[in-house]
Amino acid sequence: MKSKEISRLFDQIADALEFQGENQFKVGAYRKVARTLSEMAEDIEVIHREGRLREIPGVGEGIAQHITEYLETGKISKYEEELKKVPAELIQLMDIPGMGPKTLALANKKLGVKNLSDLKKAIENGSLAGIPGLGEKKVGNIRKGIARFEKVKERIPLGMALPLAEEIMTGLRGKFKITMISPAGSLRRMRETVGDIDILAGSSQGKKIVEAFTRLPMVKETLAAGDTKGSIITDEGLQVDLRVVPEKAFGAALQYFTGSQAHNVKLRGIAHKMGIKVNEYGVFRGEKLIAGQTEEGVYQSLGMQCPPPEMREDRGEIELAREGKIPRLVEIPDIRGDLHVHSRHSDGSGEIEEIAGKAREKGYQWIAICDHSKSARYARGLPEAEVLKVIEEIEELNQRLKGIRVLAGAEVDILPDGSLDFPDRILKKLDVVVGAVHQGFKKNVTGRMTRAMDNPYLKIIAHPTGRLISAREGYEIDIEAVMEKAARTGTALEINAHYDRLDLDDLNAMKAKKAGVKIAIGTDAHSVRMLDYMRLGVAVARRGWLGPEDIVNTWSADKIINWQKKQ
DNA sequence: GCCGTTTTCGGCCCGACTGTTTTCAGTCG
Repeated sequence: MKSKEISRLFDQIADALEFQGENQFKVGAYRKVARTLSEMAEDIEVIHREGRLREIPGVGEGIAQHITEYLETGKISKYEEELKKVPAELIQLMDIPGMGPKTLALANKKLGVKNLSDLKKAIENGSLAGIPGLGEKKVGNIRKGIARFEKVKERIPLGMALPLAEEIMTGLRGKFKITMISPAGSLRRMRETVGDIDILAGSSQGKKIVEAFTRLPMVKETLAAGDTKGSIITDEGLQVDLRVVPEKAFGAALQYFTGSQAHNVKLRGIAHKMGIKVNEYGVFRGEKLIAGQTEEGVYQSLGMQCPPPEMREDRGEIELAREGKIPRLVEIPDIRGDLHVHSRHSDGSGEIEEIAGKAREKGYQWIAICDHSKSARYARGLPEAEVLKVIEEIEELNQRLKGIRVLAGAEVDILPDGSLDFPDRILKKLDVVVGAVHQGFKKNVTGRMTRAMDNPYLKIIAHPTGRLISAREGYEIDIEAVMEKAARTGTALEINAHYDRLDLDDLNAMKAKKAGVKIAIGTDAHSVRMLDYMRLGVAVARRGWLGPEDIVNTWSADKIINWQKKQ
């Protein structure tokens, strides 16, 4: 995507300008457009061709020219100029925690620091600490910052961060009677990965709570500990920030620290024009507090609905909230069943009966067992005769079990020629057929998937892009073409809820809805415990602005079976 | 560099913590 590349260049221009002490709002202008471009669904070349560049928020005359130049010549002269003044190697040093543009400029000007090894030398021989304005402690912090910088700061998956946040909150609740405590930041917005964990508490005992926080068992290092704010590194190397605010300001603080930053900047801009100030202690008209106890109150005071945290990315939700048009998003209680679960018959670990029991416990009405098909040998895929036995087992279980219905499904491989791994005579016996590409990730995946959708038995495409958050980009695929075909054939696309997949992701889920495609959420659980990943899948759907009407999991078992049987 | 139901000029979100200041700058989120 060209918009991603342009976004990267703008970010680097922003870095270079910042280093040179350029006006922070000019820097911000580049950053804002970089962010918009990086998540834009529409093709930038189409926008350019239709003369609509200036309609992109934050794109004015100058930036429009840069974009045009890139699309016509493949480069941006402004970028080349800035890079000549400030080499990339130098810019990169700003990523060191504690090292901002000012400090770096000082080190560069006074000591000629040009790269990481220069910087290390300046620290070791004491010359950095000798610069006026810097001192031993500051240099000590930069030294620690370098250690973290070199460790390749990785973002951690939501599915790992959530339990850790819950553990920390439980630890604090055990020591204090805190009723108001919540995750904030990207964790509360349920982004697929988070860089750190933000936790907010409402209490008058800030200092004590921060102290207790820094003494929790998982704390390896304390970065900061004040009266209202603490910051620690866990033994796994993850940063956790805690803020404590008075109870009467909890709503305002929750709004504030949930972000996103872009959402808040826009919100505060609106408040400003209304003569209102919003900060983490409340909403103020002059000196007078007009809201702050609850988040709803904060938004209400600005004449808006309160958008769910998952929507707060400045993707148009503020405009909707002002018009009172925030959609009803899908919620966990809407989910009647899981559409992608493996049992011990292929590569899962649970007995079907055990899985059904857990599904009932979760309040589901049904659960679809979808073991692998025969070509998926690495996953102990089932030959036809075995599938028939599993179907029989499920029929017998359904006679016996109360309060839950098991659907006999399969995760059928989409083969290199686009055909399915089971013949129609098997497929027609199943309650739900999920198709998936498990091999040949670079071999005409778009063509194979669209051809597979010509088979009327195929109802769901599992993990449609094949990406793994920690490991790989995914298939070479034209996802728009897949969505278009899915809409035409009535095939659903999956949000795979495994924490390392979350595939489709939020933006693709949003795109799918616009294309008229239904979404199926499947945990891809290989053990009973993994059925809990449903909350991650629902989170992605909510981040994609999907409602219960978009999600197949909200249907009854009969409706799903009818869907499968109807060709 | 962008933007306009206050403005085509003069704003642009806002506060905590740290360290080095003797009243505040830099960094971070």
